Amino acid sequence: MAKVHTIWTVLAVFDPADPASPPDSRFKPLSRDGLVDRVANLLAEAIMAGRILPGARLSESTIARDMGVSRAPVREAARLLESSGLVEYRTNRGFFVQTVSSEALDNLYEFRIVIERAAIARLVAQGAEATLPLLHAQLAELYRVAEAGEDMAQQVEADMQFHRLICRGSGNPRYLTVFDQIANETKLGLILIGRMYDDPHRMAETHEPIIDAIAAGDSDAAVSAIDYHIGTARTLVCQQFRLLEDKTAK
Amino acid sequence: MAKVHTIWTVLAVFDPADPASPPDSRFKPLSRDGLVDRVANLLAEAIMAGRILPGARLSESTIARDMGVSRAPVREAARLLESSGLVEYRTNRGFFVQTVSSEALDNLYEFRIVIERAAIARLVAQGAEATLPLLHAQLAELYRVAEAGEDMAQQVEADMQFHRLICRGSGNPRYLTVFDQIANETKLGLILIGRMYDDPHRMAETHEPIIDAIAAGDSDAAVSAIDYHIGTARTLVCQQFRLLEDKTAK
DNA sequence: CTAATGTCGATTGTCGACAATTTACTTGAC
DNA sequence: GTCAAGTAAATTGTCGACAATCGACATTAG
Repeated sequence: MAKVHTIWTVLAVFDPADPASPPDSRFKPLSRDGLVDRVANLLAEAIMAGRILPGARLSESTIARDMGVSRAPVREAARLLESSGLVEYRTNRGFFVQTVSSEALDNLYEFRIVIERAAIARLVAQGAEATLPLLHAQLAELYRVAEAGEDMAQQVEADMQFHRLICRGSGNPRYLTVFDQIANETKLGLILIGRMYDDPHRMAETHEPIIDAIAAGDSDAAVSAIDYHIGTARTLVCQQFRLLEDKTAK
Repeated sequence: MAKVHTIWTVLAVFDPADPASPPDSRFKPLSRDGLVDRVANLLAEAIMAGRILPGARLSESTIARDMGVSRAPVREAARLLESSGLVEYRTNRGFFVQTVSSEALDNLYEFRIVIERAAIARLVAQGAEATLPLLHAQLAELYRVAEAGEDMAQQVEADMQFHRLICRGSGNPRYLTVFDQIANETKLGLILIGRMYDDPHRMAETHEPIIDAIAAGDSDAAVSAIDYHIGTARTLVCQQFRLLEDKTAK
């Protein structure tokens, strides 16, 4: 898989295994992304950081003026974000930040369970030697973020990266592309809640059984572990979100 | 789920359950789609019909001239198609029809098994009363297409519609959106092969066990049936495609 | 007072033109 | 003849302008 020009690739952190970047190059491969990608990046960042709230209209002219570009790249960037689930487009009405509901979140988590179960089973089946070190590193990052008391967005990002690695290591790139799509929508919901777990350290710990099962090469245990992990998150997140909905309703 | 402005919705046949169309209106709700949607539709049709082959470059200016529009809507339409997997975009180089390989097809089918297994289980679990008649109607359509000796594209379309109904009836809209994405890419491969089964009638028959299991409310049997059905198609299609690859290689 | 209808401001939809980049070709040296 | 560099043609990237459309408010009939 060469370079894929979709927004979730843009959003993803630097991927060291990307064959497009020569490992021994002494120069940073200065961004060859066009304006569209940069605009999309900026927009996505603003949305995920919660600076633009779900349901809000994205005025093309305003954004174009603020960023100092014309409307054409803004429109294309918005279309890009649409396919990543961050933005919704209504004909003759413009782009809107995707709204989230507890029901949509629940559906999202249900679907994540389905694909991550399959991904982790495949990962174990074909050997996880290459992926395991990455998972351990990401687990360390989860702890670091927890201890350092980083903000919500960073915690969510670290967690998502962990699950992303599993999909990436599955060997079937389809798991990764689909995961990246729905991950963005999940993030949107989590940002809105404002917190994921009361105890970030505890949150990091819940990833341990998953790694253990993968390391042991126990496919069934791995599936159970990820099932439990995401299932727990699902319950918690949807519960929190329903609370939020009730509060804003009254 | 109201109206979704993504290409696979545009491509899908008229959806009688769409709440946006008042049933008692005496007027056909003349298409409110913008130029972009129509261009995307035309492009997708040309690609799926095999008039533009995988790997081919989509010249913006040529398309714009042929369709009698400017390049802006063409670009946006292409971006739309990109998210549906039909087209690939390369910076400063333009849009290309997505190439398919036997490996990619195999990954696609593997993924389809994963999500359709989950979708059909959910469908049975929550009651398939509403979906069953639709499935039966679609099965009839499969037979009709087979007997009438319709062309390849129509056979593929009829088959895909059947599976689409299962995802649609699952109750979790996510199954449908993801299915629609990957369905387009699958079609691309099937068109290239030029035939799906030697015996279209036999192909229609293989859907019977799936319906039977759903009608019986037997979740496990339904999962097994869909598993076997797609698994068989996977083997056949990938085998055919590998043959095709070998032929073009030498 | 209610509910249609008309009007206006703002925003999106589309376009043609120009700038930047890539690709194909030509030229030349070895 | 092969490879390299340089140049030209074609194509994409971006822009600003104008047309089409929408939503909100004012208006008017009942």
